[in-house]
Amino acid sequence: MEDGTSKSPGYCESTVDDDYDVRQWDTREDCEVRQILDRVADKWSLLVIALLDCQSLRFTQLRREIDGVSQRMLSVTLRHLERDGLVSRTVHPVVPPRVDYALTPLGRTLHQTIKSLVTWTEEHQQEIAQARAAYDERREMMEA
Amino acid sequence: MEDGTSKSPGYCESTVDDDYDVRQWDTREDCEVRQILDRVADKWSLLVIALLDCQSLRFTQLRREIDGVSQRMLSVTLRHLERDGLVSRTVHPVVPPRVDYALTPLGRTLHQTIKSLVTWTEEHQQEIAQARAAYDERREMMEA
DNA sequence: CAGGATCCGGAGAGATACTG
DNA sequence: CAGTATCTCTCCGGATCCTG
Repeated sequence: MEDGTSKSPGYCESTVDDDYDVRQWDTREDCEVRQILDRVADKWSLLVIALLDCQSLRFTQLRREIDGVSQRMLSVTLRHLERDGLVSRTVHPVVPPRVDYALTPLGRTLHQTIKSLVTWTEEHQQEIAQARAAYDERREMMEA
Repeated sequence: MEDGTSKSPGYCESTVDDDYDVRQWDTREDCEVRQILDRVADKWSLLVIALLDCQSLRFTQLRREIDGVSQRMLSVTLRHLERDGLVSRTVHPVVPPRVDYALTPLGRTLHQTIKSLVTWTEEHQQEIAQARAAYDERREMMEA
């Protein structure tokens, strides 16, 4: 792959020159990090990972818990997560069929981060709601 | 939070009953948290926030740094972030016009989390690439 | 330089029907 | 139950043109 060579630690200056390289990591569209970020930051992926804490869930359970997800999108999302090695899929050879989804060890390391994102959202939803209201009000003032 | 190793805190059972409430937070589609999560976990928002560390950047700088973003999407994304009180927009009344974007205090608290998401991605891209390769190979075996 | 307004094509998402 | 397959259609996002 590519070498993520040493990124200079002193990246933290404010309002740099136009030519200065403000990038702190590889931001190229086709780079590995961006690809993974897009997958990981996906709307449904996020919810699935957040929900599959240490519990394992069945397809229908997931579907029921994640309000608004279509069966197709859940299916697609789970396959992506499985491919990325974040979620394991266990088929029980019984009838009726039973499939359990759970986080892999790798997925569990990501879960921490995802969870803190959810936590952040919960903790700051008031502030954001206020900011939105303020913004909208300001805009309405402009109109008139 | 919880650590991945000792799994026993209250809500943490595997393969719960069908009727058991596995939700750990409000997952309704129209709830505040979901709304914010969708916004915050947005592809471009993530990159903007990650890039606007402690530095402030101009529109064109952002556009140049974030490979692949169209001017429209950057504009839309910035307006959303501004509305949510995560990014501040400073217009300098000079000619040619100059507008600086920076994280607000609120945005800076989110930046920590976003950054750890990026860091996670950087640290685990090898594993994910391997998982993908393994998955694809397995699938090819099935085909034949 | 910063970004609003418009048009438009294609991927993503929903609905439905079918299978192991 | 746990999906796949197909078809349709919406709307996201890119390209382009234009203004303050």
